[in-house]
Amino acid sequence: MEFKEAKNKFVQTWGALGSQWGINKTMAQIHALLMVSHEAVSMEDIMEELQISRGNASMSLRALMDWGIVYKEYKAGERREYFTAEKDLDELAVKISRERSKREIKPALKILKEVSAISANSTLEEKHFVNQTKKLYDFVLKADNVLEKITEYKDNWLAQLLVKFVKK
Amino acid sequence: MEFKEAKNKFVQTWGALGSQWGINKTMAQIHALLMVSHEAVSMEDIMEELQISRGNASMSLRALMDWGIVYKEYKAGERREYFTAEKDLDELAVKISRERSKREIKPALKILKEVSAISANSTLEEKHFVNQTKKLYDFVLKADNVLEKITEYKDNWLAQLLVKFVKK
DNA sequence: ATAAACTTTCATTTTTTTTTGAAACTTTAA
DNA sequence: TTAAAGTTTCAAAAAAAAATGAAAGTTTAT
Repeated sequence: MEFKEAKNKFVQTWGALGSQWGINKTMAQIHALLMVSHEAVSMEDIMEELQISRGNASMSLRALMDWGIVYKEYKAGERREYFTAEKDLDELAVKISRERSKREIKPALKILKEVSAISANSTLEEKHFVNQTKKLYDFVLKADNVLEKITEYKDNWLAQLLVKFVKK
Repeated sequence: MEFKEAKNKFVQTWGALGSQWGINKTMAQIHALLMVSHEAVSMEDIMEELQISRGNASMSLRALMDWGIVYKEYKAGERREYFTAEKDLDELAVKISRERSKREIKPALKILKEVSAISANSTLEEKHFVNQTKKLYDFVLKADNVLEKITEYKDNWLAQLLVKFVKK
């Protein structure tokens, strides 16, 4: 396998994976492309390499920047904007965790709290509902806290975590 | 808010969340419904409550059973099949982790290994590619190992993990 | 002030994913 | 065995998500 083929395979795979994880294909592909580029890439080049439209490129880049995992760069004396990806993997994981917590976990917690707060006076069915949703609330809250803690350790949290688990 | 409303809100929310996590809406809704039901539910009832077709119900239930988070139950003297969800949340998390590892992480690792194995003799660009994909391989492998370890502890791994992190 | 170089927006189209429903299949009991 | 009660399958339809591209908007240099 030579370079171009490998690069393409990587970008495609990452794209497919992304769409299973709630990030859309193009976003994941652009991110993949930037991750393995040794220098900043222009929108023009991204469009060219991934064969996507200008609009798509623009919106996907915006979304990636909103996630905080892609940055804009200006080259001295050039009008055109260039893009780079967060390449530090710990940092990347931290940013993705934070963003998903904010977008998905926090709203879910809110709903869980609400629905588990109904007064379950009458039936067994209602009691079970309240019980189960309360448990779920606690569980999700705990999981979210773990994520948050992890993001505080930043550097190399994953290695540390692995060591802890293997030792135990 | 009364029971029916709360239940509906929960099912809808869980459904929406599911689709952000790679499980489709109906699957997540059925799972939610079963989670908060105090007794096994028939396919007929699921169709009725979620207003979905028989085909959809059948396929979604099959998928949930493949994931190992919904079970079939037979009631003595009855032809009809009933369904229950895994209600233990630790167990649920374990099963979901295992399944996602198998379906998504393992195949991704395979590709990463492949593409990082090209001989990067010539350009800086190629060297950067190999370097970055190798790092990614290590990172994903480590993350997958952590998941695996966690699933070995089973009961209450989340609480333990949280304690460790808070203490430190 | 203006025009060139570039980016963003968003209504429309395309693609992908999900759902339907009717036919085929399976199981059980009489 | 057969018919009733139930389940599964899968081609087609519907819905949802993503991508396009042209027009509108910005910015910069002159």
